[in-house]
Amino acid sequence: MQDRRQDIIEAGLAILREHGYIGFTQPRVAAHAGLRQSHLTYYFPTRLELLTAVARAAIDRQLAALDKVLTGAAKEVGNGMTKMTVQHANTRVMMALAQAADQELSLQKLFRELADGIVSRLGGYLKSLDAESTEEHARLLHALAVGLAVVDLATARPDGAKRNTAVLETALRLLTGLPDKP
Amino acid sequence: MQDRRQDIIEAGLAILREHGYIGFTQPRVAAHAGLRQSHLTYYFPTRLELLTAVARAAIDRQLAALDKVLTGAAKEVGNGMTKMTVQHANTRVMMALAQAADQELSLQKLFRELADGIVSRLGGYLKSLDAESTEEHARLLHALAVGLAVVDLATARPDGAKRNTAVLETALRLLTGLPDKP
DNA sequence: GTCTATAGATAGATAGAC
DNA sequence: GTCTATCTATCTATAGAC
Repeated sequence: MQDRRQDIIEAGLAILREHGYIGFTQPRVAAHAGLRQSHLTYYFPTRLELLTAVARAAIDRQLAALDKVLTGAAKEVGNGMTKMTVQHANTRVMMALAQAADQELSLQKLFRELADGIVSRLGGYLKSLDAESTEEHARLLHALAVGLAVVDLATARPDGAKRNTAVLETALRLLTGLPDKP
Repeated sequence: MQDRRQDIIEAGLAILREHGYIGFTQPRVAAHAGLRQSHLTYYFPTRLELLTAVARAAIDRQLAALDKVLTGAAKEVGNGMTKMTVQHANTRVMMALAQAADQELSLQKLFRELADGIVSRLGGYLKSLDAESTEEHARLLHALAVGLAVVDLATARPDGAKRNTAVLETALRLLTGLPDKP
């Protein structure tokens, strides 16, 4: 059984990844899912309902991706975080959620879930490295990753990954009390 | 003499501040400037030309605002930076620039100017506090401020300013080698 | 229940009036 | 040079066909 609703949500995610929030239109999503816009509205009567469903899927995946990075080899965590900050497709989706949250109260609630989930996970990670870890440290790391991602998206520098790695390593060193340094 | 071009740019900034990038349409900007869309296109034939002019103005003002914050009383710098991260109108403009840069190469170039200008200023500020200050430190502070602003916009927490202040103070303490702490 | 034709609103750009 | 009527494309939503 082909779940059309799921297909549409996948299509919505694909559009956000490629074109960002401004490209998120019903005709485009419908075309990507292989149906007409007037058919899409049968499954999602309004644009907001579609956007909400897509946002929920995006949040689930973002948290799952972060879990995967943080449970990997300790040495690879910084590397994994860098990768998340330079995947422009992912950044486009996250920026779309942020903008949508700025406009729609219902999506703002979803975005808070996302932010809280990320901070909670980062806090747990920091605690596993360093006993003295406050919530400010986790929020710092979260905001830093967000900022790095946004700036990298907008500047698109060829050495973006290298730059972000350098900053993230500096931050992790400062946050954990200056451990490993070549 | 009323400079219509300047009026239009001001209107464009106002629209970005209130509605963000998605609200940036020629009819809306024209209405805000008190003229018709078809008249606006006389001064700015295409949407991109209008957006470019508005972006340049936004960048100039952002850098000027940062200069004002960084040249103020040393004790007030953290406070001033917090304010910049919780002014949603300002964040909407910056996010609009980031998205536009992601789509248009010409705007990407402008965004790099902005980012470089900010990092340069923050580097100078850090150097005035702490001799040992690398470019990574300045980029860290920049990305952190960007991330804090985006997250605050999307979550709109009542205690957003307090939260951002706590994180920024933590970061400044770590970056400058743990000085003033109550 | 599934799907489509169509309406109504708004976007961006151009030819041309004054 | 300044300004506007108008065209075309695209968006969201609804009524209704199968």
